[in-house]
Amino acid sequence: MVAGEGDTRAGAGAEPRTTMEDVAREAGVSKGTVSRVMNGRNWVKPATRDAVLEAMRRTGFVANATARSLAMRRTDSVALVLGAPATRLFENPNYSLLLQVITDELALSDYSLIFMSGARPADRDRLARFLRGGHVDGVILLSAGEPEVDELIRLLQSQPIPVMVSGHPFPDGDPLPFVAADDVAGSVALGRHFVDRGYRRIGVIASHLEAAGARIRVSAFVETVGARTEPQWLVEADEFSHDAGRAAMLTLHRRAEDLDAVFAVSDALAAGVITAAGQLGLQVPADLAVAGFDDSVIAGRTTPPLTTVRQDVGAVGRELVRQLLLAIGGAEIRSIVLPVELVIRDSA
Amino acid sequence: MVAGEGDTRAGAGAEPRTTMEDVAREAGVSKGTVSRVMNGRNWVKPATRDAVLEAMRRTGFVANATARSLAMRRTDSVALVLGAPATRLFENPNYSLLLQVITDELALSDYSLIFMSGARPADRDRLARFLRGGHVDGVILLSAGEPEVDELIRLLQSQPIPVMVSGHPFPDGDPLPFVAADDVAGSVALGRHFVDRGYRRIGVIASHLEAAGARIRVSAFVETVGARTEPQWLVEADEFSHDAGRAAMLTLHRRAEDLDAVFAVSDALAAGVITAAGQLGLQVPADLAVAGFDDSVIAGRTTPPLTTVRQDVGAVGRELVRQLLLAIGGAEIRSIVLPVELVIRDSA
DNA sequence: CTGAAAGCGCTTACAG
DNA sequence: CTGAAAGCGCTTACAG
Repeated sequence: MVAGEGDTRAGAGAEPRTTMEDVAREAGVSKGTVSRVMNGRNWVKPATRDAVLEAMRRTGFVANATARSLAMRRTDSVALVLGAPATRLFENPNYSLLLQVITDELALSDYSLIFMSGARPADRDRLARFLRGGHVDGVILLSAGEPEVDELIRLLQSQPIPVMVSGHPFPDGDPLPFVAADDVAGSVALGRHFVDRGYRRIGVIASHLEAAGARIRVSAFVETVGARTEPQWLVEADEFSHDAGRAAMLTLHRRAEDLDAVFAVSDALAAGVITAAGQLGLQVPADLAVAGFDDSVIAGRTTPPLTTVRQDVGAVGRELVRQLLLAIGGAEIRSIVLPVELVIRDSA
Repeated sequence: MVAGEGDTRAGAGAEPRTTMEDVAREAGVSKGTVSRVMNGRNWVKPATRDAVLEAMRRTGFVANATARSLAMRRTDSVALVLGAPATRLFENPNYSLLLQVITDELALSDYSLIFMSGARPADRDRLARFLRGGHVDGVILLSAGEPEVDELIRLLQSQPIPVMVSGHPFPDGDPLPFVAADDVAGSVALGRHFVDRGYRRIGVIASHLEAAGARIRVSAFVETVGARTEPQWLVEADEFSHDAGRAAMLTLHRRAEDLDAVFAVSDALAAGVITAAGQLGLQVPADLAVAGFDDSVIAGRTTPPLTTVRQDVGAVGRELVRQLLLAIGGAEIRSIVLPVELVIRDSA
């Protein structure tokens, strides 16, 4: 009823949001006190506390995020930077899941996720300015390990905000902290399984071998099965898709007709291998054993269902967020490698 | 050299970012002048302008986004709300593309995208508080038209920030402005094509019929082909996937052995239909014509390639952003229906 | 326990 | 053309 009323300046139709000032007036206290009941620290006498809460309810007050950020020097938001085009990344259903899990986990701590592309040079320029602009408190980098990501990594290293990388560890040294599933252990387990089953002529179908993740899987597997595979039995598919897997298998079959097993570095590829086997008149696993990697949704849907390596994508997402928030809080940042699980189904 | 130096309070290791104050001092002008050269309005004498720019370069100054937002009462960011779980939405590759396009288009205007889940009740509570908190200037709702989205729509309607809905128009009235491809025209065109080709026993494979989009496609198509289809020749697949399409086709074949054509409401489903046809020993299109919808990447990769309806996903994304930014600027908001194109390949 | 005041880092009339 | 000052809406020592 005092000041600030009757104000009818232009204002593009936006009714003035209720502010802390309003709540304070309603409750008959100072802004400081309203602030104190909001963020719970410092003691406030129960009676005034209730009065303030009641005033907040009546006015439907929600604190302005921007003002809060400015005062507290934190944005309560983190950037999710994609190291590859979304269209490519989300071909792998595990990445959609990861996105979902990260969003949910951040929501639990009332953090927002700002989605950013980082694949192209122009994206990186924007990102650099964005980070300097103080838009976010931390960064999660989602990459499938493609080599162009190196530049992104250098950029992220050269700035002060905490960063957490999702995906495959770095071949040489650890430029940034990461969370990843244990690809080596997974490939070794799968290799042992192949050996145990007595397969002796083993093909390998990979894709994007320039990416650290795929390379690691292949090399760990190949080392494990030793002489049971040969260099020319490795075929690189165009992409991580069913069709690419099918095509690669046909190529592989032309090179070596009598393989008894194939390891594909992703489930989508493996599904394509099974399709190709059908076309070639080969029974899976009797004539040709097939294994994939990821245990994504498709693994359970092929006929026969796929033997594969399960990564706990949920755990990766949660750790990614947990570690990042800890780091934002000032804690030492740590890299984490999560265990994987060999899932034996009927295909191998 | 004057005030503000020697300040060594706790401060968790964060070196103080350079502020407008610093630039002003460097350039020997006031903060106001620095601000004026930054946002280009108002005249500044070229000489002082250059001095300021030089000072900005020397100090590597980038304006703090939060302070800017508070002063200007705008956040330069918009929320992308997903009406369905990311894992489900991104099964359709068109949605990854849409996400990419929206991000890019916003980047051109220096807006950020805040990614939010809106599928579950808890998400909606957060969203409501988020919007009241003034985190964003506008909202884009991505939905595949599932009915649970109604609540989300009510929520979005009852708040003052501009909203733009991607996807299918609303069956009754237009509660919110939207951008969508012309599903009706697409289905009609495809129906006519089937009629022209002389198909007389036409099956339909749909999915998620509770969603407006799918329903619209089916009904427009069915109306167009008239007596050439029958109610029991409509099968609903579990989801928009290759395997679900294959399974649905097998079901359909059991119900009616002598169909000569099938329309599937998405390319993924149609791809599955082709696979099933192979298993049933049917040649496509000689024994069974098959058409899809979306012209997503898979349409060109099937054997034979799919006849389908192309939606310009890029245009949808760009219009979505364009209209939203206009609305944020105060302009009248408009719904937009974008033309589609019948793409005739070999499958039908 | 609580109020008054200063501060977060910008923008923007208002004078000059 | 440019400076000084007030303001954006919060938080947080500092007194009391």
